[in-house]
This record gives sequence, C-alpha cells and structure tokens, in this order.
Amino acid sequence: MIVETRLKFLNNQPVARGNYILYWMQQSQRAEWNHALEYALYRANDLDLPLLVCFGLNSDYPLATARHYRFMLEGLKETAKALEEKGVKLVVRIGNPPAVTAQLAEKAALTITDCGYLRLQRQWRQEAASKIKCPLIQVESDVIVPVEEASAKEDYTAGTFRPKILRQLHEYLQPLKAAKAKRDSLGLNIESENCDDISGLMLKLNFADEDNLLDWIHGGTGEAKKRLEQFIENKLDRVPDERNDPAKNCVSRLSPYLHFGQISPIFVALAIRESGSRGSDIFLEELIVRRELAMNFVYYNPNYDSLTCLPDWALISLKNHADDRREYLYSLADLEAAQTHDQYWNAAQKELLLRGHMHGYMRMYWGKKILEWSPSPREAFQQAVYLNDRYSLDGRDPNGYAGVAWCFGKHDRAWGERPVFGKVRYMNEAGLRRKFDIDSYVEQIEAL
DNA sequence: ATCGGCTCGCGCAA
DNA sequence: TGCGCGAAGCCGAT
Repeated sequence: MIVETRLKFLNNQPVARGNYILYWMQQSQRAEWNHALEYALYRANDLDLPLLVCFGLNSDYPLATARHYRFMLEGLKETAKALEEKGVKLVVRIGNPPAVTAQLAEKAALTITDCGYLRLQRQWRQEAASKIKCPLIQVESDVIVPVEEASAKEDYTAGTFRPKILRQLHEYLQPLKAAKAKRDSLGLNIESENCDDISGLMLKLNFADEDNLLDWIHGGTGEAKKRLEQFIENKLDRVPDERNDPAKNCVSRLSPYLHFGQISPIFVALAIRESGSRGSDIFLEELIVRRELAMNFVYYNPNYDSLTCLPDWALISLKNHADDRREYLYSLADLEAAQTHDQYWNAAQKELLLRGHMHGYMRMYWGKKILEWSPSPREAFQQAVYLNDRYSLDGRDPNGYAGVAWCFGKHDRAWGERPVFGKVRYMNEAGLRRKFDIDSYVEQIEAL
C-alpha cells in the first residue's frame, strides 16, 4: 500500500477503541497524491471506521503574514471540498496544532500525520506524540525519496547527494492510487471553523492587513495544476536557455504550492517527465536534487537558519574578513524598503515585496549583496532569512533556508579570496549585464 | 568570445 | 594516500 520507509511510529501507544481514525494534516494540505491521507484511508477502511481530518490553525506562526494565510486558506477551502467528495470531513480549528490534534485524538483509534522538517513542525509532532494516547504515525508525502533513505547524513554538496537520490528514484517516483472512505465521517457532529468563509477566518486570525495581500496568485491544488500545465505547455522547452534570465519569466512559480503542500512533488515530477520536453532534465534537477538536498540540509543541520550552518572553510574565511571595510552599509530598514544604490538589487527586493516571489537567479544576487553590505555575516544571514520568510509566499521553507545559506557558501566550493566574501563565491552586477537584458527586468518590476 | 585558474573536501581507487 | 571532480561565477589573459 504505502512503502514502509515513508512511515515512522512516533510513540508506543496501542491502537485504541475510538470512533474514528484521525489524520492530522499539516504539511500536505491537499486531498490528492497525499500518502498520509491514503494511508489513513487504508487504515480506516481496514478497521471499518470513518476517517476524520483535522487542521490546526495558529495565528502566530513566526513571520507569517496576511498573504501567507490567505494563500493557505484558499488551498484549505478547496481541500475541504475535495475531501468531502471522498466521504471525509475536515475539521479546522484555531489553536496550537498539536493541542488541537491531541484533543480530537482522544476519540481516535489511531492518528496519522504528514511530515515537514522545520524546527517548529518537528516540535509539534513531538508534543503531539507525547500527549496522544493512541498510535501517532508519520507518513512522508512531501518529498519523493524519504529524507533518511536518500542519505544517512548531511550532504556536502549536490555533487555527493545527486547519485544517492537518483539511484533510488525509480523506487519512489511512482503514482499513488486514490481510495474513498467506506464509512463516511461527514455526519459526525464535531465543531469546525467554516473553510468557505476565508475573509471571516482572516478576521478571526487577526489579519485584516489588506496591503500585504497579493492579487496575481491564489492558493489551491487546482490553481497549482493549472500553473503546472501552462508551464509545461508554454515554457518548459525554453528552460535550458532562459531559466536564469530574470527578464524572461521562464519559471513555474510552483514553489508556494509546494511549500504549502497543495501539490505533490511526485505529481509534478511525473508530469514534467511525461512531457518529454527538452527542459525536463534541468527542471527535475531543481525539483528533485536541489529541493530534496534542501530537505537533507534542514533535517540534518539544526542550525539551518543561522550562519553556523556553514562548512568550516566558509565560516573561517568569513570570520577572517569580518573587519574588512564595507563600501556600502545598509540597515534592515533600508533593505526592506528597497533603498540601496543598486537598482538591480532594489528591483529584486521590490519583486519580493510586491509579488511575494523573487526570480531564482535574482535570489542569489540579492543574498550575495546582503552579505556584502551588512556590518557582519551573521547579521546579513539573519536579515536575508527575515526578509525571505516575511515577504516570500514560499518563506519559512527548507528551500529558502538552503538558498540563503548557499549565498554564504553552503553546498558550494571555495573560490578566490577577496574582501568581505573571503573564499565565498562572489557575484556582481556586471554579471547580470553580461548575461541578461537586466534593465528590462528593472522596467518590468517598476511597472508593477 | 573563449578559456583556465581560483580553492576545498568528498569519495573512490589503489 | 592520492587524485578526479564538482559548480546557478569572476577575472584576466589570449
């Protein structure tokens, strides 16, 4: 049914006498291509019990703002409907997710959950595991190859990680059969927030900040699939030549959907592969090798969001240059307001503010310059993480932390020594001009 | 325009 | 122990 290496038993409780099986949805916020959901359905049908899905909504997730919550709620609304069609009720409650779950688990025979690797998500699962009096089973559904199977340790670069994950791909990059509930839970009388009322929920969560909302992108599995289809149809062939060009818009913008678990990486990878496009290999390298290297990074490195996550050569080298004179120094407020001397950097920051998204190539340049213009590498790292987490729709994601860390030397090799950067790879605006029509990018952003 | 060097550590071959 | 190789760039030599 579900491959055993996707499962992890988080406590030692025996199956209880309960009224239902509970699936605590948190990372995989979707009703299709969801291994945790399918495993829960399988156990529910096997035990002849209904399946109840719960979601804990807390309004104080660090650095999450109105744009993130609305995107997530749009997705949940659609997911609630799709679950209903399978005979499954979704209970959404405001509160600390493990507490919400533990309460509903009192009447559950068995609790299933999905899997994210950030510090807070792991704490939540630990907290729930200690409170719940029935088994709590974690099912991995947001990476293609389960993290511990892909590699037993933190990998040094993509070069070491790539062969490890690619040789296991055939085993895990497989379609998932969808089941329906034998006994439905729709009639269960259990209190829930109304997922259809997104603006009402936003108010309850104390988010009335209309300024921070985005109108060019909306959450949900349907939206994600539409974007994927259009990307394959219109852009994938151009990926080998144009993916790095900020002026070309040759990007999928699927990362927010992957971040909130609104689309399955397996579904995306299979669709890309089946397209047979000349861009498939490069896209799959980014979706699988790079994305899952980021998972490997946050899973094995507890310091993933601070400077100390770096390899020794980078840490030592940056320290050796801590006292170098900085030609430009900006405060967090300067950076946040996109007010530097560099129009390319300002454009990238404005894209982040206005779209909640930044072109992949500009993310590198943007992070490198924060390192160059901050009083210390430590402050630079914190500021880059803060800005990305707060403004990017895909903030607070393993890819975001790995991306910032890369700018400071993570997953990279040493390069020629220079001021401030030491041996960390340097980037400059001449590179942008040499390779791209970067002024066109600036114009596009200014037009927003 | 194109190309090699920069520099480090992993991981495999011996 | 030695050595090939990575890898989303820059820079100076040709």
